[in-house]
Amino acid sequence: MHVLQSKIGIKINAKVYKKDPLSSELGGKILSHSIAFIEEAGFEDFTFRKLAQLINSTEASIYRYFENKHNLLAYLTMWYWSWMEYRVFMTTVNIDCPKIRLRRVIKCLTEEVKEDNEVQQIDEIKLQRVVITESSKVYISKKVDQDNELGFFLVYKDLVQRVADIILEINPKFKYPHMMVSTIIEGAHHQRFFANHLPRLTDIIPGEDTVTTFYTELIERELSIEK
Amino acid sequence: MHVLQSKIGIKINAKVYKKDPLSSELGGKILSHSIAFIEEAGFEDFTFRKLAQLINSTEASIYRYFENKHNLLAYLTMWYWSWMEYRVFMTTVNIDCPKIRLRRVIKCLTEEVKEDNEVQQIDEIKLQRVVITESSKVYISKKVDQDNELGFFLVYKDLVQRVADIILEINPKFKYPHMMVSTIIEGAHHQRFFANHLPRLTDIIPGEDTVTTFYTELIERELSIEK
DNA sequence: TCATAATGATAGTAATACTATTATATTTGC
DNA sequence: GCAAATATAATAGTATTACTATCATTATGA
Repeated sequence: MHVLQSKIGIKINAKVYKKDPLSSELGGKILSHSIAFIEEAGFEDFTFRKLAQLINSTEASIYRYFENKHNLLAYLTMWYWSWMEYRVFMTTVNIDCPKIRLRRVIKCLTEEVKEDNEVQQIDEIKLQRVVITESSKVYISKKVDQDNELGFFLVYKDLVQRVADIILEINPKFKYPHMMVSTIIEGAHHQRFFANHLPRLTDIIPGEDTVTTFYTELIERELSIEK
Repeated sequence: MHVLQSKIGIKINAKVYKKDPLSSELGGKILSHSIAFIEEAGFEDFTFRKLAQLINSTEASIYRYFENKHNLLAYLTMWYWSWMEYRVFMTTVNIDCPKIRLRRVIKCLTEEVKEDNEVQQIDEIKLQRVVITESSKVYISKKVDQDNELGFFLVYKDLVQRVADIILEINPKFKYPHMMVSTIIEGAHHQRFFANHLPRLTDIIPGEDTVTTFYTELIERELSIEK
């Protein structure tokens, strides 16, 4: 019997999978090896056939878990954001001052992941790299509206809302809280990607966490928060 | 003989095509119909075979102009940024005050395109929609480094540099001019995409140009520019 | 232990992303 | 105005992808 559920409350919309990958050994292998494969070779070169060979299984077996590779990537992305929401929750619990809460949340959302301990099947460090480079392929697709109706982006939208609420607590008149948050989240991913491949588009100094610093300063200035 | 070159100086790196599509009628059809097709059906569903049927030509003929559909999209993106650089140049020429120049440039880079008159083959309004939804697929790919070496992103990087220079003129001590610019350019695209598909991630008010307003205020506050 | 579910093995299909070859127009240079 | 060069069309073919289907085998568990 396999009990591979997450210790904490990571919630994945059941419509993204055909069979819960965390409910079996094969499912677990699908997750861990797909993360490793996509991180290494990119989503384009990732196929269910190659993954099957890698884990000594078959294409047909993988198709029993996920309808297609798009949905598998959607699953991984959902898992990541759900995990992020938990981390955001943990880092702000019992903190009364919204300014401190905001600062902690921005840090959480923009910095590089360094832990890896939630679930055995999922290497969060690699997963973040996958999310940074590949997750936009989940929503920038002709399937967006369809996937959105199925609830694939609920966790993400809830997370943005949660941060927007902190912003509104600090400045209830601020008109663009959601734009601000999605700009920061997506921007942080882009900047990390640029740092690796198109450095002229960024100002990242190796050794420093320029991304977190930049976005923290940006939002604090926008909301007129003094240091 | 076909003279379809742009009236103004749009410069496309020759490595992106096998034969210049602006040098022949077929090339022109490839451009105009691929823009229309991608805008309508998305880059995923776009194939050279379908395009060939649409323009009563053949797959093989299209392959004489572009190595693959990736490079065709790279071409379109390059064209767009080259055109943008020209517009940015035009909107700032003879303006001495860098604050006014910056404001005009941000408007230019974030607002919706409403003209369409540069080159007959290219509908700039549709092209912008293509760039908004599809252009990230050019650089968020395993080919980035290779394409970067070939110079596919030079125009874009130069444009970012040009705006970064204005920022540095206003505030020479500002540490993150490139991050700021790329965050705004990419952010504006994302926000327009979200407005259409995932409105909970944005605060766009129909009828107003919230995107331009938001990013203009953001950068002016960041650089402490008073209204 | 019998039934049920999960996985493996194998095969097959339509579409994609090309490449190659040959035939037929069309331009252009003289 | 004609030959040579060039561009395009027509057709065919290949390897890979993204699936679907069927049936055999192996666990699991009530």
